[in-house]
Amino acid sequence: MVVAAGQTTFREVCAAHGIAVTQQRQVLYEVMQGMPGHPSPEEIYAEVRRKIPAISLATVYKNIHLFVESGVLREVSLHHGSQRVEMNEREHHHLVCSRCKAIFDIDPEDLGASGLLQGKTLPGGFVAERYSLDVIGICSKCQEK
Amino acid sequence: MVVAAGQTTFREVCAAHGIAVTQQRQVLYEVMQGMPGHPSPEEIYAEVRRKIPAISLATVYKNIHLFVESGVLREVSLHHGSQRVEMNEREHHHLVCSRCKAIFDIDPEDLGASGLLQGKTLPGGFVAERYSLDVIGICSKCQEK
DNA sequence: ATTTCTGCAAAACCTTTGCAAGCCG
DNA sequence: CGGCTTGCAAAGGTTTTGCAGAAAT
Repeated sequence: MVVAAGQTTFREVCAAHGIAVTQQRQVLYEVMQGMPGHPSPEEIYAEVRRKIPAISLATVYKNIHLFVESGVLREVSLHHGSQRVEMNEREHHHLVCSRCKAIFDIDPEDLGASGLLQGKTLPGGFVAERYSLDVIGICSKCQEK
Repeated sequence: MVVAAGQTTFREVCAAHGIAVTQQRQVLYEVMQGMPGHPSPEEIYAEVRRKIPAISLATVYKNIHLFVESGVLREVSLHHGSQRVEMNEREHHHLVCSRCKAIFDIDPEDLGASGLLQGKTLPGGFVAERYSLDVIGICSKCQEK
């Protein structure tokens, strides 16, 4: 019954987004549903291979892109292409454009996010050093296009 | 007087972190202070080359690492090494370990961050789709070491 | 004098692309 | 069938590494 429910959902997802149903996509989708964390393409590949040994890594990448564009998956981090650093000492947050990957700084007050996390105890013995709030959206330049 | 102030600060920074002062590091530091955004290593390299044409990209990378470890620079995103995706539909945030890069999910209520950004108008005509709050720190496993 | 750093070149990733063969609708 | 998808192999981009010579303390 779990399998039947999963299949139905996946065909619905494909129909809703106008993408074709293939063996590979179906298995990819099911495998990812069983991976609760934040897997990398390689980790997904390794898992999918257990069901489709002949699948190619390129196919995994192509379909991850497709799923992200369709909204089936979300990217945990948007700027994985290359490292970005900053010297800005002032506390601030980021507006990140999901199209062009541009990053704009924004003050906490402009977000209504001042004083966040002060004196919070975190689960699992995690010790916080700082936090970073990214607002993901579309910048004005990309909206024009 | 700007130059003198910069040199003093940089020597102080090096002394404070116990790292050696070199030509390359000094110029790197000054150049980055003049780059307000979120530059990539390549962008920093291009800029530094204008002052030290013979500098190597490897040196830029090595010193960016050193500066990040020393706290002179901050990484804008911690998981740029490889893409990470998630299927988790539930609204949640992330605890990210700066040592081992592990990511843990956490509920907004556990952070006191529910209802953030609701009905906010952002500057520059930026249209928000979603937001992502990363708490950066050290996980319990890495604390043990 | 010793330790650390630099520059070079090669290697090690991670991701994308082009293309012929195959599958979906 | 016609178009989209797959697998392969090659290429592209980013980052790391090993090492000999140079610089720093």
